[in-house]
Amino acid sequence: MKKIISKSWEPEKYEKKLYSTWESKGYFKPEINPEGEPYSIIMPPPNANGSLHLGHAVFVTLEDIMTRYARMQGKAALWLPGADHGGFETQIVFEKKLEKEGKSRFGMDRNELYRMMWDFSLENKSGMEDQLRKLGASCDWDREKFTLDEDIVKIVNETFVKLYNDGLVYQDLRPVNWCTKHQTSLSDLEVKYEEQTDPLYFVKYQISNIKYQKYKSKIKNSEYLTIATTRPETIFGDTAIAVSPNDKRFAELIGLSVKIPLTEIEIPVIADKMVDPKFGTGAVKITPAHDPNDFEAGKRHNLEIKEVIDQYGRLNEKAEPFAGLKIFEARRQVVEAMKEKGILEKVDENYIHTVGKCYKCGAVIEPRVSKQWYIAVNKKGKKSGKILAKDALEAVKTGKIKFVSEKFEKIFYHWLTNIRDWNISRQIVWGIRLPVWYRKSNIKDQISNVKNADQKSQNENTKNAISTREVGFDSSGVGDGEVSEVYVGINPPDGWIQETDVFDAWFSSGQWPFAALKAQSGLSSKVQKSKSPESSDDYQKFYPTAVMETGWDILFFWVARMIMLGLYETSQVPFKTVYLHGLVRDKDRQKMSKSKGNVIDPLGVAEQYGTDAVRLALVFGTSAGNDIVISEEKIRGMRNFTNKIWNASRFVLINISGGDIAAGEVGDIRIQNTEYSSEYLTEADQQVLKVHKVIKSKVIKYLENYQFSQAAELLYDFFWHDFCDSYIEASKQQLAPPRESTKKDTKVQNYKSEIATSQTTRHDGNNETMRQWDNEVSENTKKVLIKILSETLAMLHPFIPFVTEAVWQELREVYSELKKSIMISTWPK
RNA sequence: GCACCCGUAGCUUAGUGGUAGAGCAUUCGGUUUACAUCCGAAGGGUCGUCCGUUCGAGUCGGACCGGGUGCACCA
Repeated sequence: MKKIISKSWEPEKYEKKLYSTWESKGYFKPEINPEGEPYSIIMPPPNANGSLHLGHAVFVTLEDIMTRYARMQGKAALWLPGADHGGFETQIVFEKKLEKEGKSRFGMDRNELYRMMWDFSLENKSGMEDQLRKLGASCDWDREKFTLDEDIVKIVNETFVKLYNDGLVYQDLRPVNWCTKHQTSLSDLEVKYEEQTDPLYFVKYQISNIKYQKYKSKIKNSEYLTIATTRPETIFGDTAIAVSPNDKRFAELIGLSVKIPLTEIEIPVIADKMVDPKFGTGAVKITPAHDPNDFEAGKRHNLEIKEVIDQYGRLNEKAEPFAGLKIFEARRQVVEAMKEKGILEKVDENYIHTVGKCYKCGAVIEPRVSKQWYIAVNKKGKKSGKILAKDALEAVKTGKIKFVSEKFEKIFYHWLTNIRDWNISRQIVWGIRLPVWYRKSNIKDQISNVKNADQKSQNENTKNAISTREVGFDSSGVGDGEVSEVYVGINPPDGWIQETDVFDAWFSSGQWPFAALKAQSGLSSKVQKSKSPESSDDYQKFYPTAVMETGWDILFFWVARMIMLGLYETSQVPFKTVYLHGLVRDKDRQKMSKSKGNVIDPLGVAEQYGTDAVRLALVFGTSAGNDIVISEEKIRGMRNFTNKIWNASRFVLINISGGDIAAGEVGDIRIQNTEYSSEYLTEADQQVLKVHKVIKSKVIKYLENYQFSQAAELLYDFFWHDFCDSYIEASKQQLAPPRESTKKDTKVQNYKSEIATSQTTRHDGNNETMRQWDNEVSENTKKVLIKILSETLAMLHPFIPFVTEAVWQELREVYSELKKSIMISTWPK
């Protein structure tokens, strides 16, 4: 009986079924190769706050290729899936969702809000798991972890406590990047600087000391000292005017005082090296509470930190009569008032400078002095002797960690050598609360303070505030309530109250490789995973992991932190290789964004063209570190290839089954002759075998070097052109049964005698010999077809798992020697 | 300002010392017999410019031109 399969590849009929078979048979588990060398990849846990986009599809494809390849090489391959709570990002998504539903977070307490976000995240998490399955991810679901799992949280807290006891965690009052929309501090990485044009105001400060007469003789119009500023609304917070110590123009003024316009408060004129005499007027106002440089200058000169802008980005009572106004409106009104009083000397409307903005909402970052928790990255641990940044740098320099592509090593060095301490506390609800505790008696007052502030903002219908600092420190920053007793540890003394700030989510995901594995091992947790008892020594077995594969855009956010925290906690590198992929762009090289309307939904196109087509489109023509250009046309092209595979297989199936070969006998097909010099192998046979052999070694070389695109393109080209266009075409003649020459068969017979002529020693014109030769050629052709097809399918499997498995299963029905799944078959050598 | 990357066919891009490759697009031809989600063929590149190293350079070095990115920052 001839085996005939449908005329085209219909992914929707197979994908789901195949995936659940793989999963239920345990093929995703490293235990499928119990004796194999351990190989592990920890999945970058997607934020559980939405659905997967093409960027996720990229990591799924690449990591799945690596995992499937390792597995087929007989390694105990573990790809450990996970999800991240996403901290700040998730809270933003959730806030938007609330807004859409016409709800407000006000009136909700912290616990209620947290619970809602928990449900929201779990729902998204389970949706994303389904999507990962749809994309063919061969990860071990029994080992899945979430960054808020009890055992993970415990590990994260323990690391914090260890850092604290080692002197590498500290709390400090200093200017932070404050987003007035989201009401939280941000790390330096979360601030994006943008160039913009703003007016530069030249403001006159009246010189109040009598000695100015002397000065007057030198400069015209000298009752005033003029400064240049972009932020006139902060003058209420001025505590000095600074000039350069080397600037002769102002030498006489140092030590005198000037009056702040509008308030008439006197402030000193000081000399500080930070001032560039060539900029503006050579004199600058110092506002320590609202500018990081001024804060430093203030420290040098013991100046008061006078805060005039609150957490909501409004002027406070110190700026009467402008109190309550938002920064922009305040600036407008202050400038008006200055104009009226004639103290605005001039305005340069075309001043270009860079402004820090919240990377998420684009709101201008307001530097505010606030108490936050920091990790010291350049300091030596007093117990461990470790230095976070330096040790990380060393690991890369000594080659313990390699980057693909290498160019990232330079970028990594540059960043790490300039790194500053990391602010890890966030004033949001969604995250892991710091294991920091305060004694109750000290914070009562503060609780009421903050409640009042919240009440106020609620009344004024301020949309974007979630104040979470119910305890610990009030949100006004400066003048934070004195908390005399602080305890950092997992188990607090009785009656103490926990800090409400939560960790920057990168602090927990920065521990992900060892945390996710240790949590499996139960090394740090009472919670033993009953699901996978065989994994009790996962950390021992799989750490350090083989590869960390992720996007280069989170090299600093995540990869650098994993290296630092991994080395700190485990004294080993968390991974030996870092493979960084690029950003996904459309065919015009544009970033994909909803507003541009050029977003391709990976699940949508997978539905339409098949998952395999999408995966292949994501590796074809791409390389590590470079952007990934994809278009629907490209996906369509790859769909054509999967269909080509299906149809070539259809041809092979039709020809190796049925006819004069019974299905049972096909099981014996084996290519014995490795040198391809059999007397019954035609030139076409030998040619394709020869090329195929070269392809096999090249593909291995490419995969070992993370050149996935190279491997895929080589296989694509070989399969389509060498195998289909050349060999299958030739095989049509070779498979034809020997028969009398007819008009119809002239072509075939001519071809045959052509081949036969090339095998002159075997061809003596005798019909019997000819028939014998024909049979042998035909038999060998079938063997060659099966060998080439099955081995090429195996090599293509990591890239396009579904169509290769579907065909494999069909092939198995006529050629029973194949392993029961291509997934667990042996890599062709 | 400091640093990094890129410039190859109309478009998107592989290729890192040995006679320029692919996909898409274009043009022409074919195709009842695995596949029109197909087959065959063609056109199209002085590999940004210049100089150098080398028997030999898209590939290594230098300068320049053009495009992009990261980090830091001046009121």
